Amino acid sequence: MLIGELSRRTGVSARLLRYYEAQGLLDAGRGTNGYRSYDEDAVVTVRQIRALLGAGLSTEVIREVLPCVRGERPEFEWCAELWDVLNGELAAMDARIDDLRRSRGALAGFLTRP
Amino acid sequence: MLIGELSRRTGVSARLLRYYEAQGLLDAGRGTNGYRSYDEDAVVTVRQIRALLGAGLSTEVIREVLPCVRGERPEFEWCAELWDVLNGELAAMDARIDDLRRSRGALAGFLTRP
DNA sequence: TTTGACCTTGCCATCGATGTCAGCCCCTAA
DNA sequence: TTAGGGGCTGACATCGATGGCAAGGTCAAA
Repeated sequence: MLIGELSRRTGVSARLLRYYEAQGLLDAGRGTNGYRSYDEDAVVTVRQIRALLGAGLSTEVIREVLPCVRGERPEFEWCAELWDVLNGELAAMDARIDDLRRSRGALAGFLTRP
Repeated sequence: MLIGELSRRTGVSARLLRYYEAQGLLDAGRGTNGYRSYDEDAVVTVRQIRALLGAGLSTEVIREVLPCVRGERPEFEWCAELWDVLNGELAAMDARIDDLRRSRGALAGFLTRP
């Protein structure tokens, strides 16, 4: 399918689909004219990308994680790398949550102290 | 005092002090030469700005909040506006924390599900 | 008087996902 | 053949706190 259809079917702008490709997240064939052509799997891939972005991962991290998520690696070495990466992200998120909570506490202090 | 001294005494770069002034957070007189001149209060103000920034507020919000924090308004109307603003910020922070927690949960799903 | 430290303004860069626009190519239906 | 709807690339803008640099003015000490 062409980029317009993929955009319509995923709700992601064509601009972003090209961006994901530039970031190495999404593959696209090319027609005899230069048009990108996507197969059905692309719809799934785009949804996975959106989910991972929504989970707060950067495109850089997603680029590492995606081949594992898509099951493109031999089963037995699955997860090892992925697990490390995601665990690192989880730790970073926990840190961010803690920071936010500390900030929230500091801010609440401005409200109650005076 | 000149900007360099204020910078040294607060640990905030001169570049940032000028930025805070441009954002309407920090007042400075001007000497006969164009040099900025600060009074002692500036040290306190800068610390307050840093504390509020550290609490996650934007310079825009701080601009609204600061006159209240500095007690430059009549006592009886104190807090009303400030309270609203800070409470809005607290709610926004709670929302951000919730988002992060949801994201964290989604991410953890990628780890445990397979 | 010269040197050197300090000040001024103004502009550019950062980071990352995303929007938007210009200029041009391709294809199909009327 | 033409109009219109795709698609292509490349470039620029956004947001916000901050860093950094350049060109030039000011002042004090040597």
